Amino acid sequence: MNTTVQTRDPERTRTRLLDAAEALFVDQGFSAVRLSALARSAGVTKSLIHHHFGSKEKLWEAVKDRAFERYFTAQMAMLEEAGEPDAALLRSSVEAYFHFLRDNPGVVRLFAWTHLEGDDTCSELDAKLVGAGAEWVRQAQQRGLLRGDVNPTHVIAVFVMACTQWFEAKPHHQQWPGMGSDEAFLADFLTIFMEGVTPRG
Amino acid sequence: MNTTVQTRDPERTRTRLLDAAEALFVDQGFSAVRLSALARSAGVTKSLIHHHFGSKEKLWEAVKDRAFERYFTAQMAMLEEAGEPDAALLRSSVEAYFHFLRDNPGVVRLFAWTHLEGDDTCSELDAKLVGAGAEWVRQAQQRGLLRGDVNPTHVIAVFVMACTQWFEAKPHHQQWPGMGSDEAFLADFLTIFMEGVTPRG
DNA sequence: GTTTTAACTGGTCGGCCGGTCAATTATTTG
DNA sequence: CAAATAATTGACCGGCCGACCAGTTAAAAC
Repeated sequence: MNTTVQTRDPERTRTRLLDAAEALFVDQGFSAVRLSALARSAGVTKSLIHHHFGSKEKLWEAVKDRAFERYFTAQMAMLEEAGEPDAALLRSSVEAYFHFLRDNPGVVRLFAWTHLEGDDTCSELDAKLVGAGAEWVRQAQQRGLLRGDVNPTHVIAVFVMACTQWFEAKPHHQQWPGMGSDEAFLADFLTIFMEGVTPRG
Repeated sequence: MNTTVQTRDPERTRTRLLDAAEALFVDQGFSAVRLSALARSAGVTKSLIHHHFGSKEKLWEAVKDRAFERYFTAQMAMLEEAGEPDAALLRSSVEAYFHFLRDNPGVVRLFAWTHLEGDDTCSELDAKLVGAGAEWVRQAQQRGLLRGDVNPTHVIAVFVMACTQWFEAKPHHQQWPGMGSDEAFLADFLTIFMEGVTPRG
């Protein structure tokens, strides 16, 4: 147990830097962030950034790695909690995904910056999630609980993309005439989506 | 007709600058673009950028204005070509929108950078399009051609967001396991979407 | 043809950017 | 305890960034 007041705490410094950097990168993107501003925001000197991370680029990688790791872990946990595939569970999975993004706006923006930069290293993590989700849909299709004439990966893609885009450009979309709240949009999306993936009775 | 070889052509210079700037901004976003690189790419001196546009910021605005104007005009033309609202026309509108984005990848990225920057000036243009589209959906609902228990604006939003996100992060999504081509995804999306917005027979 | 306008050039500038380094000192190692 | 390690500091650097400006000249206005 470490109860002594430390005058030096490299782990804490690293975390403070990662936290401050994530906030700035989420807000402004990689190239608009100035290391001087980051140092000020994190309450450390600029040299410490290079001491702990080597360069601005490597810091950016570290921030992305940590954030996407968190995302991946949370999603995997949600997937493993899910039980037998059926339509009701698909609905609640979409709801859970939507609410996760609502509660983690940073990761949505981080994904967006990353994609625009052409960095698709995170697709490897995503591939596992999407693969597992698609397999889940496939099982439901074979049991006749979801319509079988659509690519399971596309089923996942449709709701992931709709949710992602909703939060990625939320300030923009909310100025559209007639646009409702988060929950109102989710409800209508679910109405359309679930009706679309359910087999005709 | 102007057939003389001009040693000066301000209009042409402006256009060359706007074209080159759009290409760079689309690719790298605002802050990563260097005016020196732009000048080189456009084949003009750096001073001319300031002469014609005043500052990097104002040039960025000019690029966005021109691109969004083109987008707006093209979309308005598509809307006005549309005839009486019904389900078949909604389907072909979604197809047309999807193919427009496929053929204009630049505008998708420009929208994305713009939204991430928190600039929502383009929502004013968008508002007209969305308003017209939603009104169109509302009419179809009243005639019983589309299900009436969903917000018309949300119907527009769902397909716009799905199409936008598909192209915005295309290199990323295409690495997902089982993901199909543009057309395969569009077909499955339409299957789900149209089934979802069509009233139960 | 003369004047006015403005397109265009080359040189320059202050500032800040990411990055480096030597020196200091708290912590760990042995 | 001494020695090695590494966290931290502040001063510093070359380079480039966006911007500016005085001067030149083609084109437009009259």
